[in-house]
Amino acid sequence: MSLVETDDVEGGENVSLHQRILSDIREKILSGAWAPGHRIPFEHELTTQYNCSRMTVNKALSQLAKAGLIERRRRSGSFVRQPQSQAAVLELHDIRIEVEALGLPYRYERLGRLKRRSSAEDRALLGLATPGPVLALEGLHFAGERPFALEQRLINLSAVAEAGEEEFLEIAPGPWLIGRVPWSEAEHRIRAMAADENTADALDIDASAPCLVVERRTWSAEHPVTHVRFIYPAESHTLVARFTPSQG
Amino acid sequence: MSLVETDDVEGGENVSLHQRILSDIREKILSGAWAPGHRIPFEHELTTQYNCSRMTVNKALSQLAKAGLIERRRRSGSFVRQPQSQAAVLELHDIRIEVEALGLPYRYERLGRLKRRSSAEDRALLGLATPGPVLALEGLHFAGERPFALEQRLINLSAVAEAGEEEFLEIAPGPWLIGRVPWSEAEHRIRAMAADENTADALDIDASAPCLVVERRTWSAEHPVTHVRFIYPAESHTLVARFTPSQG
DNA sequence: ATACCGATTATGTATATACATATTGAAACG
DNA sequence: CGTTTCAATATGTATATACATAATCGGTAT
Repeated sequence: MSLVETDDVEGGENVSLHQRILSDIREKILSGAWAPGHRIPFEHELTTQYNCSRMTVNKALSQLAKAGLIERRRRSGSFVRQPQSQAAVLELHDIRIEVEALGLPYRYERLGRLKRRSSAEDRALLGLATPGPVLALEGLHFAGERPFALEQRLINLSAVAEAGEEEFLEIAPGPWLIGRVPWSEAEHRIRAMAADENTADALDIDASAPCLVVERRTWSAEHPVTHVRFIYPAESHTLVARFTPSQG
Repeated sequence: MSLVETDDVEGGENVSLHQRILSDIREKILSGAWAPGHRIPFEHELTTQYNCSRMTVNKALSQLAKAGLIERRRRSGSFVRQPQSQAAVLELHDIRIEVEALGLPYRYERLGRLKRRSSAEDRALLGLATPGPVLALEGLHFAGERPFALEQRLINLSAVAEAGEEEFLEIAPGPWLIGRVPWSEAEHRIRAMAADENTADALDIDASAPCLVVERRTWSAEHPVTHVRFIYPAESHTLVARFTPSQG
């Protein structure tokens, strides 16, 4: 995998059939038109739909399978996978799983919730060009009795209107969003900082203690969805990322 | 891409020809037997070598090309690429490039160099099972006059013997290694910490100021190559990683 | 020498075909 | 009624073939 990479499929005309099938299906999945679990047309159906041979369709589907977008089952067909290839990335930040892996009880608690018209700062964080409604959330993830991470989140309500109806009192917005919004791209920023007063207070650590900050922006089909900032006390947290340059 | 993933090719017997060709060639490249620039056999040669059709060979080579291990040129053949697809990952930590991107002059300065038999701690960091010679290096990366990052590195001399002859007085070991050792896997650990005395002194910051620590372990064909720890002052550095869930 | 042009060559893409393999669903059987 | 068997089905892998495309090499003409 590579951390910085551009999509090599352009929407042009002179693309190969192979590429066209690939991007068509990928678009359907990422847009949500084909939800997880949905059965993709059989190879022979796509064969007639695209008026091409089975080999061509097969190559495209095999590639999608290798990329983890779909799962192929003999005799049954091909199915859109749960967004879990993505979870492999996101599990870094599915805090419930991290906490439970430590054998500690997990709990989420909302600290604040505010629906507002996006400020200039909100738009900068989300990458929005024009003003619109956003939902600002602050919450605390607990491992047992101890605060484990502080979460500060913005949700673009123009992209995810239903989020405006949610209270997020005890369910964390992260899992809620993952279940509803298929994402196509995410950007992480990782840095260290000294805890400010608000943070130190929430996490119950000393002021100016070192913290690890992970910020993530997520897009779905070009539209900004959410910006989230996780703040971890330094002692409690190490990110681990394992890379293989290429996967056969 | 996924952050945590296992190689799906086992060394077993009942693998498809496709997989066998793939892993054969990949092994040749990663082991260094075929250096960057080396022309790999033409499709029709592999066809006779593996006694299979051109399509099968072509599929395997196309996949290697997409993975970035080789480059294919019409009429000329297929060539092992410089390890640069990997640079897309590593550029996160090619500090020279980061510094020069800021428009500042870059300089590396060695602080210490020690050849020794690996201690238990060395082996833990490198992931080595048995004792052997290692090279321990400490150095400082400068952006202009200011220290930019402190580097603490171990090199497994059993894997990279030539490194023992290098002084690394003004050239950083990172680029030196990348040019010589093709790597097959890397693991990053990222965390925040308060500067200890040695670090604060080297980086010219306050003791207990927050720092971002990036540790990387690298393997080449199952053999540990190097362990490196970069320590950045919090103000100077943010890691950015951009993910796309799958690449067509 | 230099510029142009065409033949050659290796890869790029697609087809039709064949058989293997895993899984399902239903029929046959105890 | 439960179990076994078998045929149908969708995918997995491989082949032989065909033509397209890009790059290179040589020869020819300027």
